[in-house]
Amino acid sequence: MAKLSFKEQILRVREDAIIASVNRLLADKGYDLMTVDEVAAEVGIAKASLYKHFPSKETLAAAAMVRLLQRALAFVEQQAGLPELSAFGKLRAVTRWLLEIQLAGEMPTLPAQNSSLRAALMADRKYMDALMLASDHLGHWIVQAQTDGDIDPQFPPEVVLYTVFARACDPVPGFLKAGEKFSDEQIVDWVLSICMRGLQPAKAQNNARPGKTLRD
Amino acid sequence: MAKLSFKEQILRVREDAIIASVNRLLADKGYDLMTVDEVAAEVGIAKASLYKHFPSKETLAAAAMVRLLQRALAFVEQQAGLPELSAFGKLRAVTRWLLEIQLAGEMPTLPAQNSSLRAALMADRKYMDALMLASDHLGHWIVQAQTDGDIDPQFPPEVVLYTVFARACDPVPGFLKAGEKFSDEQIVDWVLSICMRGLQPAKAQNNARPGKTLRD
DNA sequence: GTCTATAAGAGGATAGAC
DNA sequence: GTCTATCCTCTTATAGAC
Repeated sequence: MAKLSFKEQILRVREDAIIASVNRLLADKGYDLMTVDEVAAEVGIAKASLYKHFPSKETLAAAAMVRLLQRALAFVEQQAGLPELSAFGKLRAVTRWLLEIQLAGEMPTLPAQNSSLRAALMADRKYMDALMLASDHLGHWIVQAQTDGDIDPQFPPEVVLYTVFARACDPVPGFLKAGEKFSDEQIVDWVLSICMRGLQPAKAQNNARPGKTLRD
Repeated sequence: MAKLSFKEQILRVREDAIIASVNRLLADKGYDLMTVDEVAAEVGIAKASLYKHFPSKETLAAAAMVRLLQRALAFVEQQAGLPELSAFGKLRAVTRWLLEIQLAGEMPTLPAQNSSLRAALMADRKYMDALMLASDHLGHWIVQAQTDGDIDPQFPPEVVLYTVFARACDPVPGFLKAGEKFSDEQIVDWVLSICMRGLQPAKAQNNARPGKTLRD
């Protein structure tokens, strides 16, 4: 029994290494340009061995997405445990997290069109569960922020949610980083500022809510 | 002479048809998933014939991008001829145009990572010329809008320019359209509103320009 | 310039020995 | 589970007849 558990540990470590490589390559080149040969080479094992762990390129990508979503969910739930932070502040923190992950080159990106891949993801329990949980949190914060007067109530929560999610694949940070004129922190601040400001009510941006002061 | 010109016309019409198909397919599936076979099939000619017109898949994509950029430049220059419209209004019009083109499925998209493809584009005079001209116009409007108090001067013009450009590949409109809950006009209005509002100064959003008082 | 047919090669996936 | 060697499909690109 101990031997089995040990083997399982080794297996787990190796698969973590694989997923990390896939994550990096997905962030770097995207799904279509990432080849299984590259993954195998980077991990340092033969391609056939790789296929013993993950039966297809799609499951490989799905595993990376699951890992990302679980990281995201962990962050979201951490924010949920901060009662002194406003709903808007939590949304801002999550948006910032997405931008930081992306700018750090850790954001795996999948083609929006590949429906076969999307089907594989939708069939993955762990992926969908994490996605649902995270979306639920964000959805509640959005509604709360709207009643707080921090987000314009004219926008359907769906629109706000997608706007936040879209920061994960916003090309602006990458362009600015490629220009080598600004620091990563500066870039994140600007893009985050533009994004959040766009969601706020038009006429009464900095009005304090009854009790809470000094946000932003 | 007349015969040659006639032949040239036919050639031109055929190549326009090819580029239109490429444009549609690029908008639909993206560069990597678009195959030359598909293009040939959609145009209704053999693949070998296609290669007589365009020597590679890359030049095919480049031609579609040139066409798009020239359409964009035409729109930009049309806006430039409207003296009664503010610089901010022109930027808004261009941003709206990008969103409409994208939502209409006419926005060809290239992978941001494929450097070989990017090199081919950078080597194309017509592409670069149109890009430069359009960027110049937008750049001037951005600076003007900042002195007008319509765009927050804390943002470098570069940041504003990329934020506008990025609407061309914003995934939010597509997500909302897929939900089938909102009209295209409604979607464009929301996304445009969020984008432009994000660029405006934080504290004095709806102040008319001529005499700006209102807090700061 | 258009076609049919095919080369050339990349890349996902597998066979079978160890 | 790991390896080497291979299969097979898809895709870009070209040859050569008309």
